[in-house]
Amino acid sequence: MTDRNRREQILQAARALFREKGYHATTIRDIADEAGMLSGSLYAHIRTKEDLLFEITDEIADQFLDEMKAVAGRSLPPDALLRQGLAAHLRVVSTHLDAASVFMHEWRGLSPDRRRVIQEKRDAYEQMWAGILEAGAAAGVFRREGLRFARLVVLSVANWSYQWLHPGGVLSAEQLADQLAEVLLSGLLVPPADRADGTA
Amino acid sequence: MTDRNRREQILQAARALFREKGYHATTIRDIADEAGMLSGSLYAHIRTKEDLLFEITDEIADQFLDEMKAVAGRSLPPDALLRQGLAAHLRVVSTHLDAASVFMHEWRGLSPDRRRVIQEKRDAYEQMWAGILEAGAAAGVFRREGLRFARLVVLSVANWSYQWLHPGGVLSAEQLADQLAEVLLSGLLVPPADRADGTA
DNA sequence: CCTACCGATCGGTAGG
DNA sequence: CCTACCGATCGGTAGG
Repeated sequence: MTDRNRREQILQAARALFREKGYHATTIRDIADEAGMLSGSLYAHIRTKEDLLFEITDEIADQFLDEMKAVAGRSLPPDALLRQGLAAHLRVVSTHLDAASVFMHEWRGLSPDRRRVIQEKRDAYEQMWAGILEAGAAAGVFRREGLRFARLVVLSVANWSYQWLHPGGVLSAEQLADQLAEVLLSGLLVPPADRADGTA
Repeated sequence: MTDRNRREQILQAARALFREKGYHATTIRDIADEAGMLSGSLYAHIRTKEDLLFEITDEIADQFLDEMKAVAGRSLPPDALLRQGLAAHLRVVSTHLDAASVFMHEWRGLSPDRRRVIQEKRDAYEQMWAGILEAGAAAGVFRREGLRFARLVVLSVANWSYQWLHPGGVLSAEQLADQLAEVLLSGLLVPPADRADGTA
């Protein structure tokens, strides 16, 4: 097995363990065990435990950014961008559930410097969402009032998804995104004109 | 100072530290420091570190449940229940931000038995939300299709709020709830009939 | 990648 | 609530 493969194996073990037990509750011996070696041997492949955490979070942050950049670059109506942005997010989460959970949960374990790197990528990601919503409002498709709160709602749905998403589910990320986008776009209320009792 | 007060002081230190650094990264010495004593002395007041975590999470779980029970007991239109449920949730989070963050983040540190206790309360809480949405659909006020996803969206907004809510903010929990409920109820889209360009 | 180990720190206790 | 401490375990290293 190549060094690169071995390292990826270690990373994979760390992702699963950091997600399951948390970064601080996971020991270097847990990771070595899972990778089939002794704890001392791990240091032929890594420098520190924190390096593993950084590599995991930085890599998935880039994936979120790359996917969202691809979506934002399409010239599509705002509601289609919302659907596709949500689908992209859910796709990344469901195909990298361990890493996504670690990204959302364990960044506090990073040193201040590295935490800042991750925070900047997170900010950039949120700004791309803000851009999609702003463009929708500019086009007259999304409501202007409450746009700030709309952003909060969309980001909540995206950021919370790692908590309930199961990669083995019946619905695909795209199908889930469509359903969630429908709720976000149209709201919970039955339009007054359609109500059975005729109230408006 | 009474024993009860001293204990509450210790709990308060633990809440803040568990939120800031996480349960496993917080040492018994950190907590003792913050409470103004030595680590050994802490054990005159507590049995184990995990007891602190359980007490913190169990107490805030009860607060969420109590507040939501009070809301669900009111006979009000479904949309008003949604607003008030959201307001109740945000009020608990903003007045107990440390505990709410620990509740959302640190339950993995609990033993299986105690984790189950917390999980059950969390399930009960989610069921109360499901009840509010179901009643709204039964009354013909909320859309039937996608109700499952509407629940997911509402819970995402509620459960993610500890990440952005600042107790010192300009808007009250009630004002924030009103704005968020507006987005949830009416959606992001400008109604077709109202569009500037007349498209529908 | 293993053997053998290190200093530091952990949660917790005994005796006062 | 302090002094003084315990065994266990932590992340990491030296030498092969």
